[in-house]
Amino acid sequence: MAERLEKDGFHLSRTGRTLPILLLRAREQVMERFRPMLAAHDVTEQQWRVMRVLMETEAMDASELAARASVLAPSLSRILKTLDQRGLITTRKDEKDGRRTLVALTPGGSDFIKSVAPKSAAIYAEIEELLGQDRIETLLDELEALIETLSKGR
Amino acid sequence: MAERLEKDGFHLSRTGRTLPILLLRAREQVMERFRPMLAAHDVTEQQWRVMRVLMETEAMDASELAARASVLAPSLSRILKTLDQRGLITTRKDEKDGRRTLVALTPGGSDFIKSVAPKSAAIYAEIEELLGQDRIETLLDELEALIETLSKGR
DNA sequence: TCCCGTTGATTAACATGTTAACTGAATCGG
DNA sequence: CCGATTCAGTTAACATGTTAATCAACGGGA
Repeated sequence: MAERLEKDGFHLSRTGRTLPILLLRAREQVMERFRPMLAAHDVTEQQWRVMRVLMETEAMDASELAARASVLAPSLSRILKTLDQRGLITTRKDEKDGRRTLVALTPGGSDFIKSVAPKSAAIYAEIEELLGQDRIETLLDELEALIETLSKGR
Repeated sequence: MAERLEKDGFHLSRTGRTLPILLLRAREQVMERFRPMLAAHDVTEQQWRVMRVLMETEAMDASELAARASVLAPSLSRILKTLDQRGLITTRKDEKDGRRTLVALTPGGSDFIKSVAPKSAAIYAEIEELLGQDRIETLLDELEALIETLSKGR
C-alpha cells in the first residue's frame, strides 16, 4: 500500500512518490544526458525523434509518424515545417488519399542522422552501463506492460 | 542486450523500445486518466502539482517549490502569477533573504485542493487496481533507483 | 449524383519547456 | 567598507504540449 498523507481530513499519495512525478523525473534524468549532444547539432529532442522514426521506415504519412514519434499532430505540423526549411525532410501529398501528407527524409536528412547516431548510441551505452542492461530491459518491459494495461483498461 | 537496428552502416536502438520514448508514453497513459478531472476544475497539471506540494508543507521558497513540483523556475514564475490572480496562493518576500520569494496557499487554495483531492485519489486508485499495487511499488522503486543512479553517475 | 458525417492535417490560442539574458540581493575577499 | 562574485527570481525568445476550431478530401447512403 502506498504511503499516504493524512491531513485536514483528506489524503493523497505523497507527491514525490507517484507515477506522474517519478515518470517525469526519470525521463528528465535520462534526457539530460542527451541534451548537450542534441543542442550541439541544433535539433530539439522532438525533431530528432521524428527524424529517427523516418530513418527506421522510409516514408510514411503524418499520422503514423506522429504516433510513432509520440508527438501530437499540431506539434508535428510545426516540426515538419522547420525540418523542411532546413532541407532535412520533404513532404508530398498521397495520390491515393489527398488528405494524407507523406513525409520522407532527404539524403541530407539521412546523412545528418547517420552522422549523429553514433554519439546518441554512445550516450545510451553510458546509461546502460550505469544502470545495467538487465535492469533497463526489465524496466522497459514494465513500462510497456503499464502502457498496454492503461490503454486498454476500461 | 537491446535489440538493434542495423541499417546503412549505423545502428540505433529501436525508437519504440528506448527509455526516453517509453517513459514518455507511460507518463502520457497515466496522465490521460487525470486530464478530464483537471480540465473540469480548470487547472493545468503543473498548477495542480504546485498546489499539491504547497498543501504538503505549508510555505516554502520558490526554488524548493520548483524542485519538489518538478517545474522549471521560469514556468513556476508564470504559474505563480496565474494562481495568485485566481486567489489560490499568495507570495511574499523572505525577510531574512530579500532574494527569496515565499509561497503559500490561501484558504481558498487549500479548500480548492481539499475539494478536488478525492477525485484525484479515486483516479489513482483506479490505476492501482488496473496495474496492481505491488507492480506499481516495484516500478516506483526502480524509477527512484534510476533517478538516483543517473543523477550521481559521472 | 448529391448531401453529410468522417477523417487527416493545419491553424489558433494559451500554457509550459528550455536556454539565455537580466535584475536585485546577499556574500565573500581584500 | 567595497567591488566582484554568487545566488534567487524574473523576463525574453523560441519550441512544444494541449485543446478547439477550421478546412479540404473521402466515403457512405438517399
